[in-house]
This record gives sequence, C-alpha cells and structure tokens, in this order.
Amino acid sequence: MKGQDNPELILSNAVSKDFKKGDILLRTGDYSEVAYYVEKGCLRSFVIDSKGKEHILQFAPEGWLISDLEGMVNKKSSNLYIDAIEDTTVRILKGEERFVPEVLEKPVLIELVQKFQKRIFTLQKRVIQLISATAEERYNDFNLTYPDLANRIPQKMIASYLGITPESLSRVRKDISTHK
Amino acid sequence: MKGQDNPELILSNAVSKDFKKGDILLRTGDYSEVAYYVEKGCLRSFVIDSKGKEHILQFAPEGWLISDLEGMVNKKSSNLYIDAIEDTTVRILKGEERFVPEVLEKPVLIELVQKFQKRIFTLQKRVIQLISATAEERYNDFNLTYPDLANRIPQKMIASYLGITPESLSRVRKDISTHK
DNA sequence: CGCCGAGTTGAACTGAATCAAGAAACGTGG
DNA sequence: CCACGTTTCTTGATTCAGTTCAACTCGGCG
Repeated sequence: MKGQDNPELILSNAVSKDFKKGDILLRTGDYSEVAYYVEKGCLRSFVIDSKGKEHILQFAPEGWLISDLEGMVNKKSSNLYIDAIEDTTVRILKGEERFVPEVLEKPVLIELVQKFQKRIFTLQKRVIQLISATAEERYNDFNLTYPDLANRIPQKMIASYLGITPESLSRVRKDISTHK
Repeated sequence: MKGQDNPELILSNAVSKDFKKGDILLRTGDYSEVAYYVEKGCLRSFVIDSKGKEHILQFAPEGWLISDLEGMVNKKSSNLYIDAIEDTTVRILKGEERFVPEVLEKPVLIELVQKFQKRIFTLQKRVIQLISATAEERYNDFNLTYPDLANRIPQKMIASYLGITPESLSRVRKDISTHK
C-alpha cells in the first residue's frame, strides 16, 4: 500500500532493519503480526499455488507498506511469503503497536483506516483489470502504478504480478516497442 | 465486505431505507460518502469499461457492506454504480458518521479497521484466483464466498463477476453437472 | 397466447499458455 | 578481470481455454 504521504504517526517508534537481496522476511507457516515500511530497496509478497507456481500479490518499493494481513486478521499462520528483491532497509511496525487495534491511539487508527482504504481501492482496480483488460493494458498500468520499477526488477516477476507467463510478457513488450 | 458479526457500533445511529429491484443507489459521476449495510435483499457494485461492458466488483447480500470507497478516499465523483438486484432493505451509514475518520469514536474506528482488513483479504484472494485459477475453480469459489446466491441471481451477473462470458459459465456449469 | 430476456449449444476464432531451443546477462570463484 | 555456469529473456511452433457470433429453447409475464 502506497505511502508517499509519510506515515509519521505509525512510524514514530518503529525500528529500522536491513535485509540483503534474496532474504526471506516471512514464509508460509510463519505467524507474523509485523508490517514493513520500505525506506530503501524493494520487497515483494507472493503465494505459491497448488501447482507450485508463484504469484506476486504486491511489490513494495520505497514508501510502500507490506504485511501479511490475512495472518493478522485470522490470528493464524500465513500462507504467503515476503522477500527482498533488492538490498532493502525497512522500518518494522510491530503487532502490539499496530495490529491489535484496541491498543492503538486514535490518530494512529485514523491513519490506518486511510491506508486501508487506499489498499482496497488499489486491489479493486487490479480486479477490474484482470477481468477486463488485455495483457498489454495491464502491463501499461503496472508502469503507472510502479513508475520505473520495470527497470529495476526481473521481467519474470512482472509477469507473475500481471498473471501471465514470462514468454507472453516478452512478446507484449516487443509489440509495444516495434509498433508504437 | 462480510459482516455476519453484526456491526453494532457502526450501525448504532444509521437509518433504514427500502429499494425496489432495479433501483440505482449510485451512478457514475455521483459523489457519495455513504455506505450501505444490507439487512435484506441484495445489492451489487459494478463498473462499465470503455467498451461498454459491465464488470461486477462485489455482491452485497444480507450482512454485507457496500460503498464507493474510491470516491470517499479521493473526495471526488465515483466511477462505479450500485444498484439493487432484489427488493432490498439497507441501513445507511452517512459520511459524517463513518468516513471522516476524525470524528469517529475509537470503538467505531476499531470496527472499521477490522472490516477493512477483511475486505482487503477478500480482494487479495480474488486477485490470486483471477491470476491462477480456471473459470471452473473460480465458479466453485464464488459459491463458497456467496452461499446460495447462485440460485437467487441471474447467471449473467455471476459471469460478469467471474470475468467470463455467460456462454462460458453455461458450459462450466454443464461440465460440473455432467461429470462430477 | 405471444413476446422477450435468459440460458444453452454449436462452430470458428483468438489471446495467451506450453514446450522447446537458442541468445544474452549476470555473478561468483579462480 | 576473465571464464564458466546459471538464470533470464527471446523467438518459434503448437495447443487450449475461453470468446464471439449465431441459432435455438425455455420460462415468465404482459
């Protein structure tokens, strides 16, 4: 969830931590009440389906927030992974501070409500696109949602996020460049 | 967003209203800071794409909450429609009570955060499915998410929600019945 | 009745997946 | 800094799930 409006209140007493490219922050089976605010670098969350295929739910470059909401809502272990695509510096928002709403201060709750609304809006847009747009249209929208990210991360990850194969994305990019 | 856990606090001073099947509660271009809690009947939200095709984002049978979050977040007019699929009774949650978080009481905010987390989780599940599941798998999951709704509403609306054509849904249902 | 929207079925078509093979880029150790 | 192996990207040929278009049936409602 995007946060270029810096979430000062939520971050006020969050500690920093560094991860190396490839480090896994959360794996299936883990239980986590932690959320990460990315200061530098890029994280991703993804699931692995029954056929062993990876599906990327979200990228989190600078200014984005990423977490395992399902685990936090259901108070049970996660079915998703979060890992670092680049060397990344995060601020860690602990569960006690953040995801047991009862103990949060009102101004922090307000910030949360607003962040959640944005995330819901983003996800709704993605649902509509998956339903109605072609691979090419979705790739173009990816570039609007995550400016410049296409130059930083492997194409196969973009393909996974778009819900197409790397081969198809390669062809889509070819079409865009040759003609347009 | 599902609410079989009755949202008592949010509803505490919400007024009731009845709509007839076919009534439009919100249309593109309207600005609304209202949310509806469905007590009886069924609403739906949908968008119309550039080709004039309808895409259903959400159904709201009894116990669900439905609204135009985008409009509320961005403080601008909506690009979606909400209408009644059946004669429906709702409780209206007004913006001043509900979507200007600053004036909400802390217990109400906590309820909101929890509702939003559930909606985010539901949407994430749908994104994963649109990316990775076949039409048949998605239809089966629809029946889990909205038990019995398949018997109440036209199939072409289910098809729109699933992101397939009515013809395809017809064939999927045939396959399921003939073999299984 | 007769009509009209909803659902079904068929046949041809298409966007994207799959499978396969080769080319380019990448990083790791010598 | 180069050499090598591994991963990523590209391109081609084939297949397949779902679309499109068209014709027909059914069931409810005037």
